[in-house]
Amino acid sequence: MAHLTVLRGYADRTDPATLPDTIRLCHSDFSVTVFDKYPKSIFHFLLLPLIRPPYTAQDLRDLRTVLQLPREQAKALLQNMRRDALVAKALIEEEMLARHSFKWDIQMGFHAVPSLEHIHLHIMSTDFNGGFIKSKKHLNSFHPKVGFFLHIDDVLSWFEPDVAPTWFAMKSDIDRHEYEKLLKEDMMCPHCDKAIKTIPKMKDHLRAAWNDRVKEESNKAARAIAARAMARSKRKHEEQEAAETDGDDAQSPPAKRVETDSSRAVESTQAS
DNA sequence: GTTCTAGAAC
DNA sequence: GTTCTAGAAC
Repeated sequence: MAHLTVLRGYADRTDPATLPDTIRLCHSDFSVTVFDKYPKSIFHFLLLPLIRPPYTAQDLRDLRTVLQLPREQAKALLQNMRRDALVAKALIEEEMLARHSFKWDIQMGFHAVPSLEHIHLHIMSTDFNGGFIKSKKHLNSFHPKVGFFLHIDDVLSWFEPDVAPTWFAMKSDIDRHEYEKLLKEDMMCPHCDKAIKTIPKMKDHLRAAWNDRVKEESNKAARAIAARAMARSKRKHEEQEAAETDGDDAQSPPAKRVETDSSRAVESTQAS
């Protein structure tokens, strides 16, 4: 069962900078962000708070233990995780532009019932084309609307006094069994809500949706290039006309006259 | 017959 | 978390 604590090994490094680039995306004094070993989307990372005072390894075991901490400590930890996640998100967006020339949505959140020890915030693009969705459980656990994936902003909202559910309610109440039921619900496409029965069909559907998106973005880019070229040539034409009208008032536009004359000449030659 | 899931084992 | 595989589903 040692592999279920692999994340803790990353989080208790004295210096996370020593983790190789194949494992680590980025880090701060507070956290380290690592590649998910089995990515469920094209971009999929885990942000881990480092084991540093005032937090112990046990405090950071999972979201449930974090919510048992004194309210302000728990809130600060989650806020810091969110802050560092936004840095990682910006890096991912840079990479999206470099590799695909467009950006798409990134979701950040926790599994309500995690399988690996040490609290980890998933930071993932929402294409679900990472190659490692192999079961209904996988899809439902990351689906943005099923309820098992707890978005970081929703979790932070539990700390606000007039938003339900409140932190006090949630603290005692992350009910493992209720959440696990969600993983067994019928699968729905995260993009279009279509019900899809089997994993192979879901994977085909998600792949097609991604290919459509890539095509759409490439068309959009082509249209933008064409529109810019059109605007440029229009501007050039207008500049030319302006130069012709106020530049030489004495002469008529020379180009036009020559053109007209020569075409008339051609016409007359052809006519006779 | 093949495809696919779901639960046990790791 | 994944892998493996028996037997359900098609």
